[in-house]
Amino acid sequence: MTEKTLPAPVREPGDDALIDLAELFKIFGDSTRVQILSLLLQKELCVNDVAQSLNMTVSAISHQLRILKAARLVKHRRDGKTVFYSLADEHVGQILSIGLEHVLEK
Amino acid sequence: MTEKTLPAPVREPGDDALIDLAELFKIFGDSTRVQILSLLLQKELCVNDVAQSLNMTVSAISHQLRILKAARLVKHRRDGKTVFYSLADEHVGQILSIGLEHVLEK
DNA sequence: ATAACAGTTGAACAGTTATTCAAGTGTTTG
DNA sequence: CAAACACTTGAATAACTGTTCAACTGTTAT
Repeated sequence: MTEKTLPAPVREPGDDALIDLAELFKIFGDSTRVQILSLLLQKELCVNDVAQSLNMTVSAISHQLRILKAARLVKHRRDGKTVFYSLADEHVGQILSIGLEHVLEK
Repeated sequence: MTEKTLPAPVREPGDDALIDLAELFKIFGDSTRVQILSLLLQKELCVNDVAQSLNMTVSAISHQLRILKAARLVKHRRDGKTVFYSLADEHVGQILSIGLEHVLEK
């Protein structure tokens, strides 16, 4: 009896999924955004805190947070005048650490 | 003797590591390159095969393969006239699949 | 109401980047 | 050696992107 093996054992992602994937990585492909995500990995922060931590203008950070928000990587909540941002997804940390593993190896 | 405990329980990546990390993700942040890597995930391929699979010119693919090679994500071997490319690292597949997990969810 | 604070937004600029095109290298075949 | 094949490379162009600056929205305090 010929044991029929799986025709496609590795699931091939469709073209559209790969394009979405590239869009996702594009978000991570900027040092400002990666630094922001790395900060938010520790705790939620307001825009001003992030800006000071990275020595950048509030405006620049706000622009980047908008991109991260649109990509559903961060969420925000308002408390009075200040807006706090935090990671939207536990995948963010996973993606960062698997990437770091590659960067730091050898 | 005062046993010095770790000052930061969560290992914070240095700024330089985060910049390298962003550089890595920048490589993945292009649909052509992601598609190439996804193809090479199945088996090694020559430049012409990749170009035909993606309906792109050999030159365009060669340019991208050079970038992937510089990032140590692919390696190449020559057999006669043809050059075969394959993934350089098992991390590549891990990065792609953890990203896909996020893209395909919900 | 007015001022002050915390962020957001849009336009503009500089810098980066992916593809194309043309010319080049290296290898094999006649 | 010449031609053909497989690919690489450099320059050029078009499109995209991150930061800045100025103006704006929203919230709180006086």
